[in-house]
Amino acid sequence: MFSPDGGLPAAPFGLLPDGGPPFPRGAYDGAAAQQLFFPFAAEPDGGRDAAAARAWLPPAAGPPAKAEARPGRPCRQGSPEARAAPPAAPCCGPAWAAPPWAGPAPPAAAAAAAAAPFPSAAAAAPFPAGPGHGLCPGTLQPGSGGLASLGSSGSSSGAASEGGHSSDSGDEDAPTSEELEQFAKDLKHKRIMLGFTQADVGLALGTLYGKMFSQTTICRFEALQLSFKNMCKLKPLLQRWLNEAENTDNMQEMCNAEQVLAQARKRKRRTSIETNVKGTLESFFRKCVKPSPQEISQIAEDLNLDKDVVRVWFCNRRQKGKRLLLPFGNETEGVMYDMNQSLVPPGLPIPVTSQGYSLAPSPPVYMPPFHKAEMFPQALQPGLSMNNSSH
DNA sequence: ATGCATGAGCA
DNA sequence: GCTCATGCATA
Repeated sequence: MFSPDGGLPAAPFGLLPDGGPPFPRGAYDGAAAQQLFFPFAAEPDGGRDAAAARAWLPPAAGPPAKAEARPGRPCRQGSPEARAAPPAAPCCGPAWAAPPWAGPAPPAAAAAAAAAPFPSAAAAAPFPAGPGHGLCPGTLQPGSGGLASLGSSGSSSGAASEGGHSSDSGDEDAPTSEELEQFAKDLKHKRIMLGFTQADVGLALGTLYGKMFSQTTICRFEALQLSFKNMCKLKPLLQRWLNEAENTDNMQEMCNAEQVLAQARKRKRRTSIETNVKGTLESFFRKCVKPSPQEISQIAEDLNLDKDVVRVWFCNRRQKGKRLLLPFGNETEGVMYDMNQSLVPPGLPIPVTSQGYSLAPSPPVYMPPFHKAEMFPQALQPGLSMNNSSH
């Protein structure tokens, strides 16, 4: 019947064909009970969300100054003077501007944005927090946010501190998704005009505000691939950078790449999962976005993958799923993906992310309950090329 | 630009 | 063990 790898039922990625409500109700604030067809045991994952605000990176620890060739880049390597911006609390917990998919959002805000290096944020939980996506069978998660965890936060950590303001104005306070989107475009455009690379910007943030970011993060910001909360947090910094960049000629200093701090820490070699294997994983994911440890082990065994690789793959896949359903982009407005619901609203336009990833794959495939055996067909082709080996 | 990995914070 | 933020490494 259904073999994961074999003809992949191009089902919505990660979307469970559950007959549930087709639409994402407003951000799913409520309980999105999720019915799953999977045999997997439901894992009551508490919907928690972690605010994973991490500690500020030490000024010195930065990405290896890997500069890309850039035409006329205004800045050059300079002295490694360190920036001394004191680490500040990460900001923001702005609320959504009340996009259709999101519930009403309180304008919270970090007004300080522009002022302090790190605007403090509002801890307000704008969104229905909800991480815990109930994924597998039977999990009921109240408040699952389809969005990338926006409101989730809950936490402590870096996230916000407090705040909440009420402003409406826009930018610094509680940017709306439109504003963020516009800003991202602006940033990209101006950055390019000014001759900076994404890496330069990330570096400059470190120089200017003490918190360095990688090219990846800047890239994702511009592509609106970060969670709303994350976008809000970074926006003030980038906004400031942009202002500086536009009005300063000393940008060089901002771009001083620190000496490559060799992050000597050995990082596991990146595993390269073969396409077909990836397809199989996708199939499993469609059936269950959050397999239990046992299931992970089983999958790993069947695919000849390391259990951790499989676990991480699922984690990343879930994260990607959320990211992909970004609210940004009016095009996808209203279309939200909720890990709990895992379904694509029928009839809605196929959401396509900036990466062109189509969220609405194919006709929903009904997945009847099946036995574990069906879940793990033996015909799994173990194909994997782990460059990794040791290390 | 994006896939896989790491780590903090949390439950 | 998960989410989330973030980054190295790579396509």
